[in-house]
Amino acid sequence: MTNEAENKLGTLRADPDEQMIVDRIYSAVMEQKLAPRTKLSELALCETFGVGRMRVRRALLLLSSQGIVDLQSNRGAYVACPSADEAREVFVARLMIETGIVRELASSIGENGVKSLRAHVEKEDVARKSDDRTEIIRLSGAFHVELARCNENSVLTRVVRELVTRTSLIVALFGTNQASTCPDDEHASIIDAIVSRDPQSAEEAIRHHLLHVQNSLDLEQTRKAEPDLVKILTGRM
Amino acid sequence: MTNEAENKLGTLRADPDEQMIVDRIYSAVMEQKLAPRTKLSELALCETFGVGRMRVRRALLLLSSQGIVDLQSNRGAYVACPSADEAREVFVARLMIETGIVRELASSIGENGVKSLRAHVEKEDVARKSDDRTEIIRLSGAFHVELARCNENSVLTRVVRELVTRTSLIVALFGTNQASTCPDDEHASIIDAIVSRDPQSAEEAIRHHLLHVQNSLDLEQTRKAEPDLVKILTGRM
DNA sequence: TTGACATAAATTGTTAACAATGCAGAACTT
DNA sequence: AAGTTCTGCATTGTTAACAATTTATGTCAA
Repeated sequence: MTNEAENKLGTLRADPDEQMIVDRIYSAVMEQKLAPRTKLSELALCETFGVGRMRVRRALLLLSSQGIVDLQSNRGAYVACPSADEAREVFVARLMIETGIVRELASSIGENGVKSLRAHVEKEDVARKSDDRTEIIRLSGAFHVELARCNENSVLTRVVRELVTRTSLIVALFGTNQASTCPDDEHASIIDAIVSRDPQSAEEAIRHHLLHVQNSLDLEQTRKAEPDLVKILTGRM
Repeated sequence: MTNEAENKLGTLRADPDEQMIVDRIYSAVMEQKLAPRTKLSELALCETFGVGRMRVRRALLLLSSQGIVDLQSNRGAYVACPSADEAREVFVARLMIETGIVRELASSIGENGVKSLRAHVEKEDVARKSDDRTEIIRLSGAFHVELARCNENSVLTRVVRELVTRTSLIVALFGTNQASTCPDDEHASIIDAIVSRDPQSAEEAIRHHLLHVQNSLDLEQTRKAEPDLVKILTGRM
């Protein structure tokens, strides 16, 4: 029901195969199963998904247009590797857009919206108790997409989904050992602020949350990378 | 300088041909030279741009992923035709994002930013005096992209560009005879509010402006369309 | 061993032919 | 004349072969 309009631009036009490839790669990035710089060779993807090369190339083009994949001419497709500057841009954009979203929700969210958000946090709790790391990561990001979805605005939802996915890449690259996932209670706090119809505190809650995530990163230093690794290895020999 | 980072995701990966096709169609839509529902046949595009079918199809796929083009299976590509609901979504998103942008600009815009915005409005004046309708339309939309660009955030700029372009389609579909272009002085007012470092009034200025544009539309009634025309014609015979 | 160079393999980019689908017009029926 | 079916044409979708580029391998000289 809710995602009916949302899918209009996202899925209606594309063959199931193609959308499936895009979604799978999207999900894998969100769950941090696909690390930045991972090579996505056409042949491998063809075999994995059992489709022709054309479909794979179309999917990769779509992913590249969203900044998830980096298409290098004659060299192939790689999972994108955002720079520190790009990372900052993504966070600025998320702050701006998501504060707007929760402010709006504080005055307009309905029964169903609250219910789905609560259910989502519940799922996060379950995953956390089961120590299902992959699921925790996935749900942490998905929560923000869910917030956008509650606004019933497919445009905003799509933008947020893209930004959240890119954030996964950013966390994978710049995340420090600790705190790579959202602290649980913060999501609940955001919902509480929304249901109490207080735009100001809802905005504060998500701002605090996003800054918290950003501060758990190390955007100043060099990012986790193989280039350095290569240098280290060659330096050793 | 400013658009160096901006182009990273936009152009770096693509061949000049491909980007050229996308840009040209993008511009044509922005200038309202390409009406919604216009068929974009592959052959015609191949001949127009002097490229192979592959490039054309890739360009169309990219355009469709941005909601500018509607790809219909086995039927071809058409300039998108947003529904009234989509139109409302676009305006909600623009209100949210652009108010955030000008608020930010009110506290952070630099010399160069102000200069480029003033220059832009100047260009609008020139075009208006020359009665260059196409240029007026183009610059009216481009102003909002320029605002985003002043934030030096390629992510936001890209989102705004997409939304502005879709707005062109919306205006073409739902615009009433009068006032299809932004009133000149409103752009200047926005700049004034920004340079006076007043986030609140800057936000008010752009909100007023966007609502003004939206109110000049007729989102309730049926949109301008050919389906009706077809019925009329068949009814006559 | 290291480096440069040449060759071979693998991967990506492009093209062109073919298949499938949709569309328009003609012929036919009522 | 209106509606229907059928046929041919035009357009899009797909596949496979080919071309171009990069990457890996191996050889040789220093």
